[in-house]
Amino acid sequence: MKERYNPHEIEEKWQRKWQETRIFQPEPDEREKFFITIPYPYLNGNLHAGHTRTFTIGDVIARYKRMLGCNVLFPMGFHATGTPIVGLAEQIQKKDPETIRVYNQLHGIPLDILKTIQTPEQIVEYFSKEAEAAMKSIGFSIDWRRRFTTTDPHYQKFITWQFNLLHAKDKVVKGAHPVRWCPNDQNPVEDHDILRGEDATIIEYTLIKFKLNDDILPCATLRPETVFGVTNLWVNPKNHHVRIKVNDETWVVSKEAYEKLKFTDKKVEFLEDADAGELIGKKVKNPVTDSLVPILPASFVSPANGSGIVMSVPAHAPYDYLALRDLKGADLTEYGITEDVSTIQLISLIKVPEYGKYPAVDAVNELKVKDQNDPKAEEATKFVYRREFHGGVLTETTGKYAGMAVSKIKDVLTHDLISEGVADVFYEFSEQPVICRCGATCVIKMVENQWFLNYSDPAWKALVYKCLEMMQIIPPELRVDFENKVDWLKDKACARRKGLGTRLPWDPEWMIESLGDSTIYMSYYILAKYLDKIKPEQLKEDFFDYYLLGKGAPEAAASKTGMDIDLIKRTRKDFEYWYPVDLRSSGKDLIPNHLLFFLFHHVAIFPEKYWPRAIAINGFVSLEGQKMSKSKGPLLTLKSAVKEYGADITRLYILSTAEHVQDADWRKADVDATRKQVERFYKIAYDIIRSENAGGLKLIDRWMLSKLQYRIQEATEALDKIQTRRAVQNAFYLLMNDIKWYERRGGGAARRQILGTWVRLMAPFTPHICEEIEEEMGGNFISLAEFPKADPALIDRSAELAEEITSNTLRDMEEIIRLIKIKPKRIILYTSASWKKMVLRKAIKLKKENNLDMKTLMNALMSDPAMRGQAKEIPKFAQKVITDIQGMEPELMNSLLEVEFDETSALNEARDFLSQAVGCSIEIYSADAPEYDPQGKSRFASPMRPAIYIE
RNA sequence: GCCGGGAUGGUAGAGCGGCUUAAUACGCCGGUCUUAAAAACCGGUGGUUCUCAUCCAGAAUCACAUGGGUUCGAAUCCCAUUCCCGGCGCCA
Repeated sequence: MKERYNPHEIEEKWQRKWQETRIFQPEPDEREKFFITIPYPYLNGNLHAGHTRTFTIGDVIARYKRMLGCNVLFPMGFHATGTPIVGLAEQIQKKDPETIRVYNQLHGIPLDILKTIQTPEQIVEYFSKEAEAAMKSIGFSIDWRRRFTTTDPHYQKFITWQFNLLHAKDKVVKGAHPVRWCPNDQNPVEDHDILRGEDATIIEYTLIKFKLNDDILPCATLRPETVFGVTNLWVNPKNHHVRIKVNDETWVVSKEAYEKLKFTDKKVEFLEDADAGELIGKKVKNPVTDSLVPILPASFVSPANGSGIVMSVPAHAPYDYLALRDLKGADLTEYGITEDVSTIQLISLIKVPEYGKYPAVDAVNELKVKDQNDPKAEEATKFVYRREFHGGVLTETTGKYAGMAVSKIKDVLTHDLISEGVADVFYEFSEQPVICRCGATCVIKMVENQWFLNYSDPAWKALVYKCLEMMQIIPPELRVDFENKVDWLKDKACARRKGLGTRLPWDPEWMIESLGDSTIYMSYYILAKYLDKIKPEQLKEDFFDYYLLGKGAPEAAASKTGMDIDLIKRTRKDFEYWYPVDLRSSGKDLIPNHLLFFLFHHVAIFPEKYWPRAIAINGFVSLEGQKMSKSKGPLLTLKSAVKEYGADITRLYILSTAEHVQDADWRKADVDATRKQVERFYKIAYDIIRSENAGGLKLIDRWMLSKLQYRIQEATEALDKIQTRRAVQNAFYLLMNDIKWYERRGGGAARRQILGTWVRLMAPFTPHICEEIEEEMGGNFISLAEFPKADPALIDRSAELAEEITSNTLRDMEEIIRLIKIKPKRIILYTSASWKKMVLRKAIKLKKENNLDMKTLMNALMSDPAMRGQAKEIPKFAQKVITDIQGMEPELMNSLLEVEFDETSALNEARDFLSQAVGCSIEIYSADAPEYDPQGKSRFASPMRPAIYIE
């Protein structure tokens, strides 16, 4: 150990030693095992501060558990399947300037190297090496023998087995799903392909088929229940309509709707143009109620929305009511309408507490909306919609649906109407238009014959709920989140046409989507260290069935695969030892996707005893308040952070700056402060190791040891809950403050003991510097040492009280000196008279009995003959004590009550220190019998607060 | 729009019914040390009003997004509003 702290030198030294001695390469043994995994990183860039946080938290837990005596398996792999790496390769090949800039400047790749990573394979190779080096440089205790990449042939066999199994269990089914589609590029568009409308989501409308003779007039709605209240349809006479063939039916829709329908899964054929005039005035049949309603003209109907034909529910839709009102007195004879439309009777179908029978009418009146072109109509619509959705209940008008909540009806009703053949589903963007980078307007296209993981299956979900119930979710508040997300999860398309990955074994035109192939790979780590002895083609179904499920006989698997039978048996034994995953620790972005799929696949494939035990979540990392971005910057790579600060400082900072799901902000000024603190830690250790160990334990040593126990307790509790910030606060910063006081007070005898414990307490967070110090103290690998346990026997409440009174007294003396602005020659301290202590104790007792008031206290005191002597002074003091106690910590109360504590001797023990601190001599007397008290100050002394007289 | 999370001092961030005029850290101010600087160490660090000044100043009052409420008592619980952040999927 050198005098000056050189992080890089120390860190390289210990990383080398760890590697040479293979202390992080566990094998099954008799100890309790702990299997921790972190989602492997995706290899389209270098590891950044976000990874640093997630992985460091994992490493701290791995190291902590190891020090608690667990056999810890902490493996790591790399994720390469999917499209982004392929996309990146294309960009690099094209020499796209933005890509070159981002990867050169943000990811720190030298230009000459960037030129050599042109293909997806080269990219994977390069970034996996960089990532491994980065993770080693920050000191993660990973077992690198188990490393793999998801594009490895061995891994593909594993995925093949998994998907065959899911297919056999009917977990993978065929279906169709809507995607954002660019008709010009003939391709689905991803977020970064979109020029405008990036926030648009796909909304599912219900299309209700009104009948006009043989034609169908479909009306798109988000509120299919309102079909029961339709009084008419709306058509905008200005719009261009067409008559088209949709499957076997003839539809009339707006021209724009026809364009959109072409991309759905329906067969669409143009027949002829249709004039709005030929529609208006006709009567159509409501397919749900069978009533006949007229088609009327309205200007608010947009051809781009839905089908361009709108059903009118004036009782519940302000626009409809307004449009109807606007027609009052209008001459509609040109459409052949002679009746007075204002006599049309509104039909109410929802009862809602805030409104009367016709909510739309109430809302229009309330907001004083003029007509259908008034912007306030939009607002009224929102109000009605929100209130009806949340508090509305369907009335008798809706027949068998009466009594149902509006918020629950949509799915049920849509489903019923579709099965009756009177409705359909129609997808629409939430925002329009959505423009592709090529300039074309995007549409929604149904991708057909798509493979899905049918996560919506209630039976499957039930197992996941059960699994969640048995799991620990950290922090616990997120449990609800997980449950909600499981509830909302729909079927997920699990195959696609392009990208890296494994082909669907039974339909090889499709590539297995990259989130689907990352669900049970934790089990693959156990096998991964044996792969050098196995050829990919040997990894047949029989092998995986035995290895992962214990199915079949190892002999059969051996003869089928040609693998060594002992090896087969061993892999299964290893699996049985290590599985399940004890903790999966991850960033919060993976909750609604990966972590959910992780659970779904585990419950589908493994028996209950192999289901995951715990998930821990952490937040993101920003840079100086700015959100990090891999593709736009700013970006801080793990490599550059370690290069600048060293591993331990980087680790300590990222762990201590935020807790759990909170986002951490990386701020240079704060990292610099952390650096100083770590340097100080090093210096304190260096000095202590070189100092003499003086004499027996004094009061201050006992105080320090006592404090230490609290810090251990807190840090342990925090680590058990994966609260790294709290753990670091206690194990490092607060303890450092204690030690500063201890040193200032001239503590010595416990120094080595304290340091020995401190180093072990800090080892999970800053392992390198701790190894270095431990080595200097003559210890072995601290990474394998035992984590400190709080020893209740070392908790010394009288020492704590002694320090409390010492520091109180010092602070008071300094305060007075400052106030009177003289240089003191002599200070006399008077500790409290003993009767005051008795008053205080009595008061505390009463307080604990919840019985503290002036009268009770006085009665109790005056009944004691010993108190009679002070009868005059007691009431005033008792009054003060009562108020003081209100704000007293229960801990201190207990100590004052239970601990025999002599203030005079405590202050005497601290006298040299106090006298040095104020720069003059100090005398200490008890107020019971002061030898010198010229101004009678001793009567001001109260317990824990000596009186002070300064000359 | 819907769902979830949040809003605390100059900053980050604890606290989540009475210890809170608000932990801890950073920043800032003052001091010790030093030839000097840095480092280190020590101390201070919301507003207003009144009283007082060698007893640790005292008291009142307003401050934890805004406005209401519950309570003997609210940063903490409830309601409403405003603003921020994330998710709303085929993207890892």
